[in-house]
Amino acid sequence: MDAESALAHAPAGQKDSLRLWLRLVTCATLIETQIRKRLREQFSTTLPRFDLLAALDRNGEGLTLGDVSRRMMVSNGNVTGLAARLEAEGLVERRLDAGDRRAFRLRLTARGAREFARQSTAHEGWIAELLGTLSEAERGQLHKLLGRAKTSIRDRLDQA
Amino acid sequence: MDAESALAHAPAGQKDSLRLWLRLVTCATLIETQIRKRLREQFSTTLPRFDLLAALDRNGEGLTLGDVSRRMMVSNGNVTGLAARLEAEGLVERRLDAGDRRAFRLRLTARGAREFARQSTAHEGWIAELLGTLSEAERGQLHKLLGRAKTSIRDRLDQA
DNA sequence: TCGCAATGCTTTAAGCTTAAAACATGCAAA
DNA sequence: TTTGCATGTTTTAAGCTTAAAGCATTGCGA
Repeated sequence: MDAESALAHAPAGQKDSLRLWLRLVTCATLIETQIRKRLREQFSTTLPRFDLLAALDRNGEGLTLGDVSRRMMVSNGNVTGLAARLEAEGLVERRLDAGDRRAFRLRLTARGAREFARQSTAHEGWIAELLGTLSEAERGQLHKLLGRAKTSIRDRLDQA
Repeated sequence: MDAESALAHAPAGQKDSLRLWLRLVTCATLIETQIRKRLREQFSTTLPRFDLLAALDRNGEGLTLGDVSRRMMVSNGNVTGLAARLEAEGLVERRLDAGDRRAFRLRLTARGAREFARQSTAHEGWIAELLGTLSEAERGQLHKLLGRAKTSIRDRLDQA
């Protein structure tokens, strides 16, 4: 993406932030596009499906649709459809929540867990391949700086 | 996003990269979600529309649909539909390319240029607001490291 | 000049995503 | 207990996005 030449008419002080943002998006898009492509080609699946399985894998007790929605930072309605597709494929099961009659509890099936284990291993390798070209020190610094960015953006948003 | 606790079964050496990736996505998503929300609320528009206008704004001579597709890193068919909607709204015009009868040349209309100028000014302010909580030094370093990441990911992909 | 691959664009089918509206259940205060 | 707000989920309409297939034009090598 050469969107980085996108600085049109910005007052001097703002240009830095804009440039940084464009570069951040470029990196994220480059990696994400690859991941989507490989999930499709090697596992006939999609990134949102993978992300939902990942959320459930980390929570063996199951999650409500609302839990998933918050973790994935997507809308409720989105999760409804995603979960329906995964249920139809037999990777996920919904059972009524014991304590709350409004809620469903989503869980990996045995097949879902097996399938996710395969995908997850490959996924880790892909990320390591794509980011492994950076030195360990660079990765560490990037991680630290992005951590700061993350909290300071969150603070800014909460404050509004 | 607490996807950052998503480290399941990774061999030790790969965990760093995975953690870094998850944090990168979190930052990008936090900002992007805000931008989409504000574009919708304040300008009744969407991020892809904004991005297309931005590409044209930087290229007064106009761009073919293929040019736009490459710059935005999206598929051809995507741009076809996006351009059609923007043309219907009178923000963009398509004229036949002088030299190549297969191609169209896309250009901002006067109204499109005015509209984009308004949106663009606001957009720059939003980004500065969200990233302005970092110090100038931090932004500089982040920019530098992401630059390295960008080229090294590109290299890795080209090499395949 | 013929053939043919490359390039530019569109269409299609499928899936993802959202906001908003709707409905049920839970829960707490009056 | 009744009222009413919060929470959990689904539905709908609209738009975004892609891969794949298809059509037209270009341009090059035989």
